[in-house]
Amino acid sequence: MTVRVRIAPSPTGDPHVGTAYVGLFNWLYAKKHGGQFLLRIEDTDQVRSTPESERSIMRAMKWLDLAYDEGPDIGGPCGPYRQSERTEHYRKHTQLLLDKGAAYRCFCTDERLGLMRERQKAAKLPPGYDGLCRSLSKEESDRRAAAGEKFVVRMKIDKSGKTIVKDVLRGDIEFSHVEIDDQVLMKSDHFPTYHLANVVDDRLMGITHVLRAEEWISSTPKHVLLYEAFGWPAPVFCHLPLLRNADRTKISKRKNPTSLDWYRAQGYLPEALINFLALMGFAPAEGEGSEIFDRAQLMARFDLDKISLGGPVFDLTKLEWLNGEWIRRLPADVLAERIVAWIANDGPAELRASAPPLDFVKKVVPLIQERMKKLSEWDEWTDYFFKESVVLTKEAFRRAKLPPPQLAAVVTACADLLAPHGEIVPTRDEPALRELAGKLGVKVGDLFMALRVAITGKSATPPLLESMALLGAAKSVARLRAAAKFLAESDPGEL
RNA sequence: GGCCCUAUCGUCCAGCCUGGCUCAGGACAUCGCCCUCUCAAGGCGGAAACACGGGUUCAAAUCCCGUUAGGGUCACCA
Repeated sequence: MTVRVRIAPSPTGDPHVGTAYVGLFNWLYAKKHGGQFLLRIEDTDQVRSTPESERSIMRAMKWLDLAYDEGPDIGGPCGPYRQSERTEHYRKHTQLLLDKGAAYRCFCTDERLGLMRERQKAAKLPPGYDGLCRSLSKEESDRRAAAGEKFVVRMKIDKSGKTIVKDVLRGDIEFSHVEIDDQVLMKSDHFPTYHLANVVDDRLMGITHVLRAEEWISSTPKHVLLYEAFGWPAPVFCHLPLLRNADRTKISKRKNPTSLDWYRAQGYLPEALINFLALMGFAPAEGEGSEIFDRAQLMARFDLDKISLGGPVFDLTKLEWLNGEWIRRLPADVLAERIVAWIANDGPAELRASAPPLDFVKKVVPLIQERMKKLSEWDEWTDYFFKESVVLTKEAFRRAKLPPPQLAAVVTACADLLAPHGEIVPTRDEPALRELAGKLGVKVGDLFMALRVAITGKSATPPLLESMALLGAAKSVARLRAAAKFLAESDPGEL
């Protein structure tokens, strides 16, 4: 039997990091076993589903390279892959359940249901449908439906039994039927609920393994009962732990960035996000060595029983580190291309408007590659290359630890030394500047700090001489002169 | 609250199934040192955990029970 798994997001907002997490494990499992990975859009909530959300989900899956074998945009043998286009299947299967007596129409109004819940709450009874419409005769049910009365279809649960859910990671989980509500299967708009659509589609699409989030565990007995009612074998269930906020609640928008679009806009590499998500679930390394893994390595090491069950706290700090690792591992030219593409597609508007040319980015990349943790840091590391002049502050010069008049003299001396050259040559000019520091009686570090601030406006930058070389001798010298002027006009007592 | 799931350093993960080799290993973060024109990167080192209580056993992080804690779920949302 070939493995068929799926990811079934509902298109009701930004593409969620949890979708990527569950998607990754499904993808790994499918590919490891030579099976298929499908994307099914669960848009049965007519109020909240949007086409934009669906598009952004598919775009995010492509960004992460979690390629699906079948899906709404590429089709496949079990289509359509959008539940809103499969209503005939659900209608037919609901009728089947009705005919078998495994489900019944419920004509209760929202008002009555609301009242019922209030009373249950007041009486401290477990909430759930009270079963009023269970006893309706077939004749009455048919008559009222035919008369156009609004109804939903509910699952008829035999309250005396119990159902065992077999979970790959947790073993048998037992649920007594008294805890299982007569779940709505078909809403009054004749769209199915998740429970029905999910079971029918998984069956019709030949899904063999359901790897989904842990939050589904408590509704799984309903699904198992549905498979039984239809007379179908149930797929293998495997519930994945939920990603958590720092306070250990289920990961949420308010407490964590959850949108995959945000990660892309921040300049995280898809390779790094995937690597990170994998690390949240299992340990590919068996304890030793590197934690950097590409797709092929993950696939080779992945297995369902290696998934750890504790809900992992989503730790952005570690993701940043991993992203830096991946950035450093990229060939310099590739990084340059990624940066240019990121600016063009995801960069802030101002940056897009004055996007640097690829060949210049390629020259800058060697200076920043090991410093950069995210592509979005491009601008803060390199802005001084693109400005006509740099903003100088006394605050920035303070790290050179010399009074302004002396600083001015040092900067001027450096400018004089470099001015005759048409270009800056680090191997020649750096030793010359060191020697100059000795002659002037200042520390080498202080001299370079003074230059650094004069050239870039800040005290933490990529390598100085290389930066000046790229900037060009003329601009460099001009900035030194400007700095000397600024310093000469500063309060002489200022440290 | 009922039901269900989970429980090793601040965080992620290993060890647990097949008890002893573990006064528990790796990674991120953190602290210190080295390297160094800054910032990084890199190297070296430090601090840091088996939730608690009972069993079982010659021996338990590892097996069993309970407690506690955290989480999920109880919709005509998925």
